[in-house]
Amino acid sequence: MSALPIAAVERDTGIPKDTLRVWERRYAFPQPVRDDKGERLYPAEQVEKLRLLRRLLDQGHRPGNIVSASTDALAALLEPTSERGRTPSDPGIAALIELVRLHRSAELRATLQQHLVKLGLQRFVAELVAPLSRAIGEAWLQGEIGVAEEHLFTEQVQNLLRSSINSLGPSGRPPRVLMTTLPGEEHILGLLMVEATLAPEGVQCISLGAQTPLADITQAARDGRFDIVAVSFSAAFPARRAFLAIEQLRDALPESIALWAGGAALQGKRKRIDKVQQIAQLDDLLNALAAWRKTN
Amino acid sequence: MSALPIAAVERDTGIPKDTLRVWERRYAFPQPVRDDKGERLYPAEQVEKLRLLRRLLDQGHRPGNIVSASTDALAALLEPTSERGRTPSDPGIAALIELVRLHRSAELRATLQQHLVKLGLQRFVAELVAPLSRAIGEAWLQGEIGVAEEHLFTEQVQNLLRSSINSLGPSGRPPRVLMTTLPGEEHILGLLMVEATLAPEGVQCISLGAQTPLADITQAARDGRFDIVAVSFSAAFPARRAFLAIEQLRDALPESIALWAGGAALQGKRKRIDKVQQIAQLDDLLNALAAWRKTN
DNA sequence: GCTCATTGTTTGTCCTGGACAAAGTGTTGA
DNA sequence: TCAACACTTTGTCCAGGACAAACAATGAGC
Repeated sequence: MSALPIAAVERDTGIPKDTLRVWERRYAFPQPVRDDKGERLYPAEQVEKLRLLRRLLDQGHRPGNIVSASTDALAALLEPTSERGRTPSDPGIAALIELVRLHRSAELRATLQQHLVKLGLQRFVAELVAPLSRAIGEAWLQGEIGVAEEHLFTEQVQNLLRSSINSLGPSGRPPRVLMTTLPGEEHILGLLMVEATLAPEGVQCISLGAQTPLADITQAARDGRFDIVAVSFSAAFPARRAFLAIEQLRDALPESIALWAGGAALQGKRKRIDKVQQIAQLDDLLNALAAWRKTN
Repeated sequence: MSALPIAAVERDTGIPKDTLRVWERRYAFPQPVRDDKGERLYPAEQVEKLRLLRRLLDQGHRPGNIVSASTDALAALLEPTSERGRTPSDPGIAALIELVRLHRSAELRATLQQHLVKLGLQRFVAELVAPLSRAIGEAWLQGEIGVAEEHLFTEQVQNLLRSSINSLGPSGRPPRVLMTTLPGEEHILGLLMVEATLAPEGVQCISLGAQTPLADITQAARDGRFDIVAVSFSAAFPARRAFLAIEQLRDALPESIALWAGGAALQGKRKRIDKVQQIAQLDDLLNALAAWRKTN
């Protein structure tokens, strides 16, 4: 079986090199082989267990309790939560997840399209895409679906949303909104959901996609005379870093440009930041928009 | 002015922490301030210079010669190449770059759309998007446009391509192609160009988007009964890592599934890999497709 | 019983300084 | 002009120590 060097393990599992080494020192796991240069080589099974560990950490477990446990014990930890925390989801959503799981991309696309036509863009996002994304995220945590399935889902939804938004055509009304995610956040579904909610209201949305450095955001916001900068954070993004980055961005932006921030990473944290509009749910977006239009 | 900790600099510049420290040791640059814990804090000007350095490294310069040079000297290094290597580009392309530079997103979108309708999807990609992407990449290296502008461009093109591909509707003919990029490669325009070229030929393209781990690709390729796995590499991806990863992927895939690899990172490198179809240009794609259909 | 402040433990990230192979450069000989 | 060789540069890895922030446990007061 193949074994990976430490840099590859970092890329594959998302666990930083420093952390991998310190776990080895403290918990005696992982225990990579060494090559002739004395460098770590992680066997495939250990990488697999590391991925499992990362899922458990995202669920709120702590390293000290789980890193040195056996793979079987870890697998057992996944089950109980899956019964306790399982959202009794809509049958429509369960059916869609099943399509994702089975790689039935053609049917998935058709079914989503159907819902889109039936509900209209805004309700499609609020009532279907949002809960479905959450459910997919949970299913990934539970190990019920893999990375490939999650990617497949994201791509299909992205295609639909982008097509719909694109077909709305350009708008001339204010506000002008600049949308992006910050460095380290690569998930853009949240951004697209925001755009799909705002664009039908005649808002001019310009997206920069994922991971724009702070300096470039502020520069672009000034140059493009934007009224609002909107950033989004997925559940995978550490809340602490999110608040830090938002504060930095707020400081760097001129006061005249509003900053809107939302996404799962900020949910449930009571912390508020001065002069930042926090968006807890998609509904808040339309309220915030109405408020902006009233005062401008 | 604000100063960034080492992790933020790594994210913003793409230069690994280890490299930042070793440059400081060897070339006396950067020279970050220390906070009260003794940790590095990089002033904004130094981060700016680091970004400039990265552009120069991508152009082929070597650290020893440039890291300790003054910012002015570095800026001077950019100019000469810009005259020497400047592609005498199509006036249409130059006009589009200008729109990107000026953030005229509405006009950019309209102009692209115009070209798309005029040329048709496949020629639009081959004759406009491909050279334009190259030109944008070069303009970024020269510092003529920033990260935000590049992102803006990518988003607009993505919207158009995804809409067009989406409107083609599903196809039932073989081959089935699984497309993605490997971990570390986040640019997906190349992938979309491939899809836009193949889809009109009735090929069933399923994209997983960016950065799918190797294990998940092979798993998905088997589960979905794909005939071909296609991966793409941007110019920013180090060629060496690309070849390494391709070999690994080839080994992990069953022989019955073909592997196609292409993109700027592989251009000009004579190296060939056994049992891998290398795609140098978009034209090759259609040849490779014809060849596949002939023998299957 | 519950809330809030305080103390102790866990954990990720940063530090220094050393090592080494792979990639790049220059030189020599055919 | 090309190939083989030695020399230099450069990124990445290693060990082992340190520390603050996040978290858990404890106790006091109501």
